[in-house]
Amino acid sequence: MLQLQVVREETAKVIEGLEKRNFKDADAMVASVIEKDKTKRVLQTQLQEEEAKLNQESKRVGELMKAGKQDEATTLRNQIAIAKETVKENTEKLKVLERELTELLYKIPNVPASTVPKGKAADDNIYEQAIGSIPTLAPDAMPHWELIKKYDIIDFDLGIKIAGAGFPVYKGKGAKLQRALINFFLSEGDKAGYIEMQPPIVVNEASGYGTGQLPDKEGQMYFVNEDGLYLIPTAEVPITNLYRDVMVQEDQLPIKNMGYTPCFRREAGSWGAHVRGLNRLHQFDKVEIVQISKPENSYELLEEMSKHVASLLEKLELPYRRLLLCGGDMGFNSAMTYDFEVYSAAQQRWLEVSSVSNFETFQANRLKLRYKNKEGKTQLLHTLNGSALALPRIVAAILENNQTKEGIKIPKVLVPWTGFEWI
RNA sequence: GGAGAGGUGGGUGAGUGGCUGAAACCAAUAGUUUGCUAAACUGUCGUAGGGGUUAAACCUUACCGGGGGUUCGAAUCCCCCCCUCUCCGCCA
Repeated sequence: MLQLQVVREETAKVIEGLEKRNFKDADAMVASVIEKDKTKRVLQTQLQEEEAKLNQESKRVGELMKAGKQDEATTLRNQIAIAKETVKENTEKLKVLERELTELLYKIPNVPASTVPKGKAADDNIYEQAIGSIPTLAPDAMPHWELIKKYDIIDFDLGIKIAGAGFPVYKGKGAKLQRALINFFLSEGDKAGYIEMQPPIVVNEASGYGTGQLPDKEGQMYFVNEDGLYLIPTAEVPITNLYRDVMVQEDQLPIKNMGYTPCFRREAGSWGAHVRGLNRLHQFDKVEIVQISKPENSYELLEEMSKHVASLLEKLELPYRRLLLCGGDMGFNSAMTYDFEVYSAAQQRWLEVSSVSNFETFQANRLKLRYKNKEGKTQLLHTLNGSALALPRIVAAILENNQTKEGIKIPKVLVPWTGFEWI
């Protein structure tokens, strides 16, 4: 959620930023926030004066009683009773205004960083030079959904039987490959200084609001009605929420956490032609990296995280490219996002495997995640996160790109973790 | 699932109707002393708002888990809810 103060004081900049992400009615939306805020403040000032008077008079009643002036005290008490009615009414009005104001703010996405390009959709993203060589496959090369059948390593039908579409069962070497990737990613993260966390994979409502999945993406999360819990769509949610309502000591910054979790996504309405096999699932595994930083160096850390992701892809010997998302393609909460895509040679498609974002204070504002700076002033921190990495599409690319007549060759870095070189 | 205890500032923790936005201690911070480090001493120090100021000063409101209520006045009394802990039961 944007800070009200920022909307109020840097209105033009906010509108300009929102237009960059093609947010419709940016102008009107911001205008209504400002107007409502103004109305609220007028009422608030008035109410506070009334309350101040009331407080004084109450004190006076006590003094009069102590002095034994019962009659005066009673008269004053009756006066107070009348004034209280107005205060009560205005308190109600103020509450309504505050609620409306928050609801408006919830609907406004983050303001993109100045370097984020304007744009509507994927075409307007800035694609950087691809790194790594795209393999030339034999004419009879198979897409991964055929390979997994041929080698019997992932079974979609079994998943359908016990859960439903989008819940694959990994078998034998398929399961071991999953475990190897998770271990590899965690071990690399560890070397890069990230503290591993194993959080719950369900979260409460407050956590959903904290990182901004709620109310924006209500229908995209699985919900356990009985207990009011959401299955996490990403480890970002529990890990970032570890720091909800926290006042961080300055010398602990930046905080670097990571976690492996399964991720659950309903993907309501997004099932289509391009989602065969592992391309889109309801449940998948991911290692997520999270950083919490002082405002002044969050963009440095974004680059650092991006480099970490790139190094993983290079070690896995997968051809990839980085892109800077344009305003229109960025997530609701983000101020700047890099996506990483891997080339999956049999599908001849680029697949998104990581998204690294700086949220600036957008999440911290809701989370009340702050620190005291050197001047002793309390300040919101910046939150960042990135996938490092999401497994299924990595698996798809490894299977497709490394297929040979002899079988599928496992990337060298993974062999210590898989215990085998070929599938 | 049953019974009990409890939720107070960055932390520990005192506080049962007005003198309490809250003792004390710790942490933090500024300074004094000491050759350095350490220690000691002194000062400052909750959060979010509103008004006000060039900026301060200053004035003011709300907040002691959340929501209602009683009262002229509530951290303190009453009701509901949430959460945590302990014991019993069940159990990986």
